[in-house]
Amino acid sequence: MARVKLQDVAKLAGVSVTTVSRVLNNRGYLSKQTINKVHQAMEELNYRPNAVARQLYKQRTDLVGLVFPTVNNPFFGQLEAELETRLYELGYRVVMGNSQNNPGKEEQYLQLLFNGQIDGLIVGAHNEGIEAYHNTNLPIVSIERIVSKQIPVVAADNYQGGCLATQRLLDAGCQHIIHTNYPATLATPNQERRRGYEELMTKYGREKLTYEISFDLPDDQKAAVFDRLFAEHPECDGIFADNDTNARLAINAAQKAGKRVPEDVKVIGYDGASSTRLLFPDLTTIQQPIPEMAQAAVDLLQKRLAGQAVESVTLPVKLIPGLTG
Amino acid sequence: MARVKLQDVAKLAGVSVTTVSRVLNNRGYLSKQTINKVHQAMEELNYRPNAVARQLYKQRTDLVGLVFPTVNNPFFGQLEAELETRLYELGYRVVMGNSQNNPGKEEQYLQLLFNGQIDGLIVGAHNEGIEAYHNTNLPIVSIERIVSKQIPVVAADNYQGGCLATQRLLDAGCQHIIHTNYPATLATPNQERRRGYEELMTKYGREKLTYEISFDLPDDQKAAVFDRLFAEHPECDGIFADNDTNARLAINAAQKAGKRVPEDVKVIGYDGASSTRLLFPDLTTIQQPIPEMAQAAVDLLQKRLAGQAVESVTLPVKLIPGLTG
DNA sequence: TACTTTGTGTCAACCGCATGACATACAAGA
DNA sequence: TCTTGTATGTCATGCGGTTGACACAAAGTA
Repeated sequence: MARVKLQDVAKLAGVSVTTVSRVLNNRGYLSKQTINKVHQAMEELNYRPNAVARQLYKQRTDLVGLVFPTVNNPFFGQLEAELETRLYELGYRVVMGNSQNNPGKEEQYLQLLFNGQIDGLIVGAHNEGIEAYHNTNLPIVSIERIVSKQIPVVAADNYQGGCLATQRLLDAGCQHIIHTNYPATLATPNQERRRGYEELMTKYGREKLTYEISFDLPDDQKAAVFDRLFAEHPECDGIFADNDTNARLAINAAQKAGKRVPEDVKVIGYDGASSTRLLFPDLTTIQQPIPEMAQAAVDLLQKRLAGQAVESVTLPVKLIPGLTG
Repeated sequence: MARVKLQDVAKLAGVSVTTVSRVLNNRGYLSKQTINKVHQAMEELNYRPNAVARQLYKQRTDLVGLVFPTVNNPFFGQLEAELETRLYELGYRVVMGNSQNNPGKEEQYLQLLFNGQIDGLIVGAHNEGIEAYHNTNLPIVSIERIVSKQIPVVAADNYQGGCLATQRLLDAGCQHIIHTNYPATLATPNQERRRGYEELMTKYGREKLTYEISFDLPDDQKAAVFDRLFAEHPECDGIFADNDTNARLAINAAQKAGKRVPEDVKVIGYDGASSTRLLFPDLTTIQQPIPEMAQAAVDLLQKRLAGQAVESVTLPVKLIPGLTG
């Protein structure tokens, strides 16, 4: 059973292929009668226009790639869901790529763009030194990652977030606040959180200390970092974690070390994704405006696809008070 | 700057288009010299073969659709991440569709299959009455959902899960155990959990009661159901929730109603996804073997794509003891 | 009547690549 | 010398749909 094609429809309807195509694309002059005949024939044959053939001619696939470390994470999960919803409504379908633990993968997804297999790309992955990004006018938008000068970034106000969290811990009387973040070598707006933290610590005359935890580490190794943290710094009475799952690990480690949260150690997380809020509502955290970030990224991508110049966007964050810090 | 195509490469390399195609696809006889010439020309022009043109000829896109309610959920997030990882290694890219709160969407994604835009589909969405599923030999696999007789299902052993959870609550001395599940009208293997619960309750001479909670409900409305539950049944001392987020909501509602967990009410959840375990490690839950389920689904889909007949698969679940029940 | 609008057909080219058929040329081996 | 293998080229066709150019006829309008 070979695929039904335009020809078959045309033959059954007793019209020319061109006419069927006209009906399909609503071009030129058409009588109600032929329109009906054609529709009837399409129905009878259960005709579906071949999308790939159309894509070849149109030079667009209406597919957008999303490349993030992993969708199995409250923040990226929510972000990608929000992105998909919005892109769907604009007529785009979404190709999902999880680049975590596979350095080549991000570049592979980038190739889809050069292949013509996708029209645009939204990236939040953080593999460094991918040459192909350094091209002007690529229809790419990044979220919370700096990939190249030519690519606009959507970010929440990380500096503000760093200040909010640190200030709250200071106000609560914490003397020895430790921060966790990505390795400083990684170019991400995330580092601004660290800057906020460090500036405030300096201003208050406190010693600043950041433990670096790579995002791609397996959970048990991340947990080990926190165990080490409390072993090396038993005086620590405040933790500003760079994301909510790390905050959770910090709390686990603190309790394991015989400390009460928040009495002995206060912990503040980061992200405030919906499923984290649901599962761990007591966590004090800095919430990123995930729906707005998704919207901004989609807006930028649309403009980019239309060939317009765009600027990076920064959105405000919000402190959500909880019981942990 | 029009796209570089085969012709351009051929011209620069001083060979015929056919020869370039031969190099690209490694067909026929080729001298090292021409291979080098061609590669050099491709490099110089930064040539990328057009994927869509290839797809049109090959009649395949190496794209697989994933349609689930939402990726913004610990269970589906992990599942889709596992699926993507495995499919990627087989050379497939993944199109993600979140069908929650949009009944037409699932069918739209199904159309991609008939369009020729994707080669196969893995579905876990639960919109009912989609005609197009009732077609034989479609390259579709479903996970934890019954969509039609012809489509193989990958499921965890829900009956076993229902029994494990109920038995644990009974053993702990609970007298009034309430279960939550999807509406009974929804055809999903999920209903087997209910069967396990009900059979055991009957066997022990207890009254069985299931509160029906649609998955698509917003969280606050789900929470309201649990508030109602404790209002209507203050005697309730055990909850077997059909997923972990509902378990969390049950715990919240219980505490709001002045009950201690687990002293007054014991709560057991379902799913045991990795991020849930991380954020809420104290929750007692029935864990589904998500990686194995993903693997099974991919295996089935591969066979299906190869035109082989396949059988549904059921995998065992595991009780993870925690502090809540 | 002459002109315009409407409705449909034919034909060809194109989107970019793959491939089969066939021809040609040169080398090595029987 | 005749075959066989190696190395390319030309040509045409197909994948399925879109589009422009052009022709032609019928109906409406000036």
